[in-house]
Amino acid sequence: MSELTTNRLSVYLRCLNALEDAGVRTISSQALAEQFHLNAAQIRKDLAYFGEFGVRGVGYYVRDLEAPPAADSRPRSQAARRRSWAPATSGLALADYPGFRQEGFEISALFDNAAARRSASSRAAACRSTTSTTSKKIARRDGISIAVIAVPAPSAQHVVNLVVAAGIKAVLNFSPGTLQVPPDVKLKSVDLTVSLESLSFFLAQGDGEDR
Amino acid sequence: MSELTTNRLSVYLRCLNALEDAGVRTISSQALAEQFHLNAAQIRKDLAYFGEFGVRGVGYYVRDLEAPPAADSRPRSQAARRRSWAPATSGLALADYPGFRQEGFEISALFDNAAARRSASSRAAACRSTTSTTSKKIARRDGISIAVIAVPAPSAQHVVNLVVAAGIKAVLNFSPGTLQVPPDVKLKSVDLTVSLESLSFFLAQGDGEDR
DNA sequence: TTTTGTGAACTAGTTCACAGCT
DNA sequence: AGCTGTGAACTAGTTCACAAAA
Repeated sequence: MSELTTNRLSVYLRCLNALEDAGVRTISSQALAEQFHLNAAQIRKDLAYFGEFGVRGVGYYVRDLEAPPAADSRPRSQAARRRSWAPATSGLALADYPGFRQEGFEISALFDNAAARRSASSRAAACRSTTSTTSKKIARRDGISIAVIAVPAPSAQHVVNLVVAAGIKAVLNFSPGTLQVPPDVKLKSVDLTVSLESLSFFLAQGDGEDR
Repeated sequence: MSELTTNRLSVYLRCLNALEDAGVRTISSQALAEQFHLNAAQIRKDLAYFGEFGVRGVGYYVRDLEAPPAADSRPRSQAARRRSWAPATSGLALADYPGFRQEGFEISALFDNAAARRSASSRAAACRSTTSTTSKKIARRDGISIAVIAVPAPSAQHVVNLVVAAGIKAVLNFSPGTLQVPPDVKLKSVDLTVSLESLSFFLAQGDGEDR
């Protein structure tokens, strides 16, 4: 199952949860496709990874997501498991992003080497300095399994080395530039600058076109 | 030229700028490929969009990026143009992300409806309340062309409508959920929750595997 | 009849492999 | 020799189109 597929599934599942809260009982692949500007066949193929849990002529029963028939990879058990992984973040800016907690991720530790930023308050967690001994201890104690890196580029590699040494196997990185990790560690980088540049590029093309 | 390609180019160009500052004169596609864990042919194909500015037997002259031979789409002119688009952001958390300013993007206006957050300080800009009249005026005056949305999901669509009404044609969205924009507006969404879930998913698979 | 599930067709993206410069 | 630029081969991802189920 490709990463593109799992990303889309995350989006569908969140939407389906919202629909259930709104009292909607069934939804068709066509309706979902319009919502997400995707092809209906794409949605059906994606959802089919969970087994055949659509109903022909009707659509998908929204509540099947909560107690689905299939075995191991069913969405709810995924969601339940996910809740048990608390991420740790370095860098203050992202700690209070409301989406994390809403979706069941809780920031359970926070590290930053700049004392000035450390003293600034965060609703999520107290902020500690990054030293290998303390971070390792905290990662163990709190069952942290994902690290979120949000420090300036020059110190990012150092911080990654630290969390890897603490036994973390998954890293979400917001700092620009390349990071090296061992092959058993999953690194996912989100480069905000690249996102902005991609929009700039779109604007540049649009301005240049004759219409 | 696909968006995947432009995104990779952003990354290469930043790296090449860093290399120039470090005094490196030439670099081969092979060396870049190792840096970014990509295929060398991929890098060559990507850079070839700027015309043939590699040198066979040598590699790429790093400074050719600063004053390249080709016409309109040369990297530097792109970069120069990009600097003239100041983004506006809504939601405090991201305004002080250091990467934006470093790469020539300057947050020039900041809106948030929660008075509590508005009174909290930001290095980037004073924070104003979101009302259609003020935002339109400010967007015009400061030549803002990109909006960054970082407000909770329920108010996101409202804020997008506002910036679209103010004439913004490119939106970078960090709020979860779907947003509707008119076809002439480019919307790019970065869903941090999906990124985290994708890592969770990786961990779930890794734990389940027998080795 | 409506809508799923899915093989087949198609499209986009990547890698190979080698001719052609320097 | 070394390394780019690129057509050809390959791989991944998407959409079509239709049989089968409710």
